Order: sequence, then structure tokens, then C-alpha cells
Amino acid sequence: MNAALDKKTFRSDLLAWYRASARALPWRAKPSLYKTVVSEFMLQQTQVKTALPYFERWIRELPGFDALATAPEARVLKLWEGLGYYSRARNLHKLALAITARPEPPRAPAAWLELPGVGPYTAAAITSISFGEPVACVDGNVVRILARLTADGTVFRDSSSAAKYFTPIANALVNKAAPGDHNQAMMELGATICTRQNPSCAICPVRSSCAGARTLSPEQFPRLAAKKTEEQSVCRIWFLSTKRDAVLLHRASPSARRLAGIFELPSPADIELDEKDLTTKNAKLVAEQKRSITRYRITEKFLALTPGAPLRRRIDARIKTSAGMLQWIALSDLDKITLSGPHRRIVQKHFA
DNA sequence: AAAGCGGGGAC
DNA sequence: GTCCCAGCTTT
Repeated sequence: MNAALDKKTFRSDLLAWYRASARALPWRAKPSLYKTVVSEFMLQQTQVKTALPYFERWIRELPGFDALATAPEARVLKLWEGLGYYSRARNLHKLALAITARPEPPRAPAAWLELPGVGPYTAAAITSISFGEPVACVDGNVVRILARLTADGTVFRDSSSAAKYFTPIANALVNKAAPGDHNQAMMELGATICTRQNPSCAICPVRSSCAGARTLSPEQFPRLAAKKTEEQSVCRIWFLSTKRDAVLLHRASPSARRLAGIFELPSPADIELDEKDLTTKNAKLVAEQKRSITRYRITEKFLALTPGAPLRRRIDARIKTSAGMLQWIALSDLDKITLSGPHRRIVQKHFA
């Protein structure tokens, strides 16, 4: 730790800045344990701006742990549609069931760690904000601030090892009199001032504590090894019923590792088609889109399938034996099911 | 079009 | 410890 860093000065400068300039966010107005939990789940892997409309609607529809616990999972997933990483929604649902099953919610960070979807970061966020537990949240924002504050040039292999490295430092720095506000202030500082590129050091409330700000390029911290990306190409099928009033969709099983319980346009493999079934005569490329997820860059091609009678019979037989993984969904019912975000968009754009 | 963010869980 | 998850924003 930087010997020059005066913790007391840092804490009070940070807190004064936060209390004067915190953004007005819906989970900060009239805070409750439930709102804190929902917001922290939504903010895993998702930026504030994206989560905002989802949070407002969620609180309107499911205003407390009881409402969430008694809601059917399909409704929970539908409310999450478009946010991605649906295991967060399923974990949040299970967490509500666990919370309502006990006389009162736990208070200790270690107890929250046992609940589904709660890791070190989320346990620290929830318990510091709701119960004043003196534990630090360590996310990418906090790593960035601490690496700059101490001008630490360590090269980390990835963000999780960086978080582990900075956790003791972050805990030593927490303001024990106001850990919730301290943690939120760190996140706020990272999101608005101590940004990854072009940090606004000139207006930073803790500039006088920061060793990085005294270097030529504070943005060089933290030093993370470059990630390698992998190209992936996938194909999806747009296939209508004979009457052209329903589309064939694939629903991942509730225990699937990816997109559990979520509908997508089927891949050729999902309906047991191979290349020779997809001739230029019966399969036409109607759309192509690129998207990114973690280290993958995915090129997705959408083929409209208009098969002859024998192939159609084969697919019909396959649907019957698919145990609900393949379903005809009426075009008028598309709004009633949960589609993955990218497939929802492609359907609206090209097939609506 | 490419690069970056980001915590949790399964193994 | 390592890998996977299947999405958006910023540049």
C-alpha cells in the first residue's frame, strides 16, 4: 500500500463528494433490502443506464420478496427478457424463496454468500448498504481506483485475480462509519471520474491522495493481460408452419447451462438438419448479425427454411419426440414467451 | 467493426 | 485454480 495514502483524508474526501453529487437512482430513493438486492443482481454485468428501465418495471410488477417468491418462473424470466445472463433472474427468484422461508433475512456477509447468485461482491454490496457491515465491494471500478491510487504496476492475468489482489487493501480502506455509502461512492467515482480512458483527474475529489494522478498516464493502471477473442459462426433457422401462422422455436431445458428455459430460433442441429438438408433451393439467407459475448465474437446467420414435404414430415416427427424442446409458437403469441435478446431483436426487425 | 466490462458457478 | 456464461456500451 502506498505509504503516502492517508486513509482518513481519502475517506472523508470521497464521502463528502458522494453525498454532494451522487446520482439520483431509483434504488437509492427510499432504499430497502429488496431494492438493494434486485439492483445489485441487475447490475452484475450490466451498466446502470441499461438496468434502469428494467428495475423500475420490476419493482412495479414484483414489489417485494413475497411477490417475487410467489411469482411463476416464466413471469420472472419475461421481466428479465433483454437483460441477458438469465441465471441471474433464476437465482434472484430462488433467493426470494430462501429469504421468505426464514423468519428474517440474514445480516452477515458470510450468510449471504450461501444464497444463490451471491458472491463476494454482491454479499459485500448488500450487507454494507442494508446493514452497515464494514466490508468492501471489489469490482472493476474499485480495482481501477485502487491501482491508480497506489500506482501499482502489477500485471494481472485477468480481472478476477486483480480483484483478489486488491480485496485486503479495499477492506482496509472502508469507512466503518458508513460502509454502504463508501462502497457506493467508490463505484460512483469509478463510473464517472476515474474512468478507464480519459479519467477526469482535474475534478477528482481524491486527487490529493492519488499516486497515479501524479504520473504521466494514470490510465495505464491497472495493467491487465490482453484477452484473446475467438471467432464463432452459428446458423439459425426461421421455419414457419404450413399455415404460416406459427414459428418453430427451441427452448433450452431448465437445467441447461446456457439460456435455461429461454427460447431461441433453432440451430440446424436442434432439428437434426445437416448441410445437405439446407440447399440453396429450400434455405435462404435472410439476415446476418454479429454480436459479442465474453471472449467470443459470434457471427450469426439466419436462414428461412421452405422445405419440401418429405423434409417437413421429418421435422414434424422430430418435434414430437423433442419433449418440449421444440415448439410451434403462434406468431400472435411471440410476446408471451421469453426469447433471448438478440433473437427477439432479429425477429422484430426481419419477421415482424 | 472492435474492444472492454464483469461476478458467479461448475468442474 | 480455470473455464464458461450467450449481452450491451463505448470508441
